[in-house]
Amino acid sequence: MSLINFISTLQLQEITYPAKTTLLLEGNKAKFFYFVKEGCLRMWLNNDGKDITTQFFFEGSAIASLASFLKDEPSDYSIETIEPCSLFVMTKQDFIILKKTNPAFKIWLDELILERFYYYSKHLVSYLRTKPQQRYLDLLQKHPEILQRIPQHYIASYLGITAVSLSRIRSRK
Amino acid sequence: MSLINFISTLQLQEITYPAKTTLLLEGNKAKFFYFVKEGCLRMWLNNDGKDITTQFFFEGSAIASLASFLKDEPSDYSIETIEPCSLFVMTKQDFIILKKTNPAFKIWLDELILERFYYYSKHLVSYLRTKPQQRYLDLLQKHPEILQRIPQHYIASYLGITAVSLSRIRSRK
DNA sequence: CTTATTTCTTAACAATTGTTATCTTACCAC
DNA sequence: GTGGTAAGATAACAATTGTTAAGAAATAAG
Repeated sequence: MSLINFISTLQLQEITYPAKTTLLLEGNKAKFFYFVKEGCLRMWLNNDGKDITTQFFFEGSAIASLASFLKDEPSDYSIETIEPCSLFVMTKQDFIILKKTNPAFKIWLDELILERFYYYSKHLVSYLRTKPQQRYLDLLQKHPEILQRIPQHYIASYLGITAVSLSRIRSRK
Repeated sequence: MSLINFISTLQLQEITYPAKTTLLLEGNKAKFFYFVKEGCLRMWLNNDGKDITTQFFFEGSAIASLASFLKDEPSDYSIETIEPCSLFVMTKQDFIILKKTNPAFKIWLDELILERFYYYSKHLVSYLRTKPQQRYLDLLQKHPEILQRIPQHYIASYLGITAVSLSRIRSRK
């Protein structure tokens, strides 16, 4: 069952947030699990005052600080809307109940963790395998929507470089 | 229950391998799940003839190409002993049966996937957060055993740099 | 012990990125 | 519209890394 179909069976509350709204701040425990109906968001963390974006989320994806949510620990990451967003919101209580009582949800959750695991694995390998310039070109080819919808300095930190360096790479091409 | 205690209840076959033995070659499907009794191993992948080490494994840890094992797909990684190793070996058949019939094993496996997920997440963030020199110093502080037991060129590729650059970083300190 | 292989270091140069700063452009709020 | 903020481009210089090569040191094999 697709995520969207599954979500629709849960009758979750839908909430709209303006752009640049923080949904979870680094250091706090995650209380909500979100599903993106419309808009895009980013997960990021603070590093000596500079923020580093670790992941982007678009329509159709689930977003939460999984580690914080599953272990009930303070989150290493913040979650913030980039564009105005329309999200389905699941409370932690609902999440815990669903996980225990709904086998389909448990299967879906296990799959999500595994997928996120693959995602990090692939992303990590791209760092070991390629240089920033190649990572940019790969991103351009595989996810052009990111380049079009997301401000460049977020993309730069996602690629592991400065905004200045990304601008240079773009002009070199 | 600790991994070691749990393993001992399974009565797995113990096999000894010499150093530099390949247990799984990139492109093949993982058929075995290993538990390290003695020695150390590495997971690596080929990149245009150069090999990139992605993870080290020591006594007490479980090692397998999880993605390949769980999805029955060709592995993106190779697994190789670094030192002579004494390993407990679980066949895929045993694995599948245990996963279905032994709740404790399923719980342990879910935990392993989650831990591996955390590991990749942390490792990835260290790439976004720090430069090679700092990553080396962090590794030196957190896992000095790696620096002592593992050849430097493996560590270099694990840190995302060349062996030459690692040697330079070490001499700078 | 001797030889061969592997591992590690060092050097020189090219290429890339980081840093700082300035400037232009785009966008939002009033 | 106007002012203010954010985003992006560019330049100059410093610092780091990659590449190639050569040699020393350590390890393994016979």
